[in-house]
Amino acid sequence: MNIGEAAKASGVSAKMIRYYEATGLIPAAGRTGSGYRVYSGTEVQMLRFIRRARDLGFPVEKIVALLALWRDRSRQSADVKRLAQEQIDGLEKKIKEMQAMMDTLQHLADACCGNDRPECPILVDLGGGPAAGLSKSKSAA
Amino acid sequence: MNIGEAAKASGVSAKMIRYYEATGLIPAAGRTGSGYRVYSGTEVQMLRFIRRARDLGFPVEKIVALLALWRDRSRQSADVKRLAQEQIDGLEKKIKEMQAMMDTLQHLADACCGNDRPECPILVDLGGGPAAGLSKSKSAA
DNA sequence: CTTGACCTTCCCATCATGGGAACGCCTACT
DNA sequence: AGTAGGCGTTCCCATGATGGGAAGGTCAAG
Repeated sequence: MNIGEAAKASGVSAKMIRYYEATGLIPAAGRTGSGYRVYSGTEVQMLRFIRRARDLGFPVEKIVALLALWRDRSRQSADVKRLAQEQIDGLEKKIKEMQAMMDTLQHLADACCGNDRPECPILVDLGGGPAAGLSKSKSAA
Repeated sequence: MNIGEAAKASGVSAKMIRYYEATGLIPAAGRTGSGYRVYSGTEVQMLRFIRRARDLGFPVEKIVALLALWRDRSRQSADVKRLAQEQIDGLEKKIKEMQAMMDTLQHLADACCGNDRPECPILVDLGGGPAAGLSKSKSAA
């Protein structure tokens, strides 16, 4: 199987397959006499694993560990679960951050008339915001 | 005011101030005879605007537009509101994506014993997952 | 034997940010 | 006045995962 076929079968682009190989996430594929990479079903399965893990937001660095556990038949499921929980915690943190941004923005947008007048609470917030303190306290030049 | 002081006063690192100048987000600062950048209160205010907008997740590209509206005294608040709404929509989309990832992961993690045994539904999902179809259908070599 | 689709490597860009080197400047203290 | 160390400058590199594209080799079908 060529890299293009492996890409279609795995859902990972040929570009990324080469990248994963270059960075050591996957072992170097075999080559034909003319230099073409060759893939077997096993390797496609590994690529699909990677793809799925990426879809769940795992960074490649963590996928290294996941792949190691996947291959290790004497693994302990606790190790897998811990990695998953770390990922869940990281996602939750980012979601909360973004939710806070969104809430603030929604609040500001709700207060903005959104008409042809220049007055805008959004710009007021951005410009003079909550962290003022540079106007008269110190010499500003 | 030197760049270091402007950085402290605005919450934007000196590194980023130079970057914003290089990319044209902010106009080039004045210079002393020896080449040091000089900042006034007005410029610090602009930097704080940028900082605040970044904290709300706006990409620098959008901040260009926000700054333009901020400076434009004949702006229409509808334009500001539209930018904010786009940002809200983008955040909402990303939050939903991450929430979906998190839900899936939580589901899998809940099903994993997390003990010293190798069996693990998380790895089963990643490895054989929902998109099977390479086992017997086509010649895999 | 040609054509077109595929492969190879290499370089560049993203987006915002930090690290660090090499070197110059400014201030305060001795 | 000299010097130390703290700050400034520019330039290069790295991140993380991905895509784009150029230049050139290969393969299979007509």
